[in-house]
Amino acid sequence: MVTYQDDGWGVLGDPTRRTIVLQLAQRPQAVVELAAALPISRPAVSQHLKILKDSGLVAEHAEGTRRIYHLNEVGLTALRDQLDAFWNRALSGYQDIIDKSTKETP
Amino acid sequence: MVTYQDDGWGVLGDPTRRTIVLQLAQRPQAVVELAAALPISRPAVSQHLKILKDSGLVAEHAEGTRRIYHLNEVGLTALRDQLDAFWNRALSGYQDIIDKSTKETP
DNA sequence: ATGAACGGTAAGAGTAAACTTACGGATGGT
DNA sequence: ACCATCCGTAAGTTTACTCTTACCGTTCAT
Repeated sequence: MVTYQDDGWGVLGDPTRRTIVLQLAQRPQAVVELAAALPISRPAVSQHLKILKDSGLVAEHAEGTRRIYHLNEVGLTALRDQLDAFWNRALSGYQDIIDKSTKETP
Repeated sequence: MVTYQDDGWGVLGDPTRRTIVLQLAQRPQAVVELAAALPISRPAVSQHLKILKDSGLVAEHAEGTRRIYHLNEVGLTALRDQLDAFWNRALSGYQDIIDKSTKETP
């Protein structure tokens, strides 16, 4: 009863789309490259990319006949903030661990 | 092709389950109470609770005929850590904002 | 100009998730 | 003992997501 458009969770609920995001985190890539790294057809990748683009998580630009997709920082951080808001509410009873993200990545 | 059992995202991908978690964050509640606050039938709530319980996000204990559900801190933080791992990888190109969670909740 | 590579979209099939109603078991009160 | 409340599960329906194949437009090279 709730399309993934309605909330941010659903967009990344699909493991293929998460894989695409992680792929693009390494470097911007064309559709053909993404499809080669995935076990699904190229049109299926295009459909996932459309969803990711519509939700503002990725963007693309043309390079010849290729469309180079890359992450959209604004959309990604916005979604992460949205999820953080959920976690803060969900874990409000356990205040201690909310700040566990003081990870100074050594 | 991926049941929500396979990963943590799917479990909270359903907005009803997120609402249940937020409800339980306020206080432990019986099934009947949760169902009263939701637009779906009581059995549907039971089914969601089963999924949440199987994934370790909630637990319950009996009180007379009632089953009082409450959050499971261990499972919740484990899932949040899992999501954090994704975000760290996805946003690794934007190191600055990864530590934005230095929020000392004023 | 012709052909090839790239990619978006339409149409349709298959599958899984989420809901409902119906039923049965367990506990507690009278 | 009997009835009411609470709740889990089974069965079945509906919805919507994901995928595939097929087709078409665009861009570049020869």
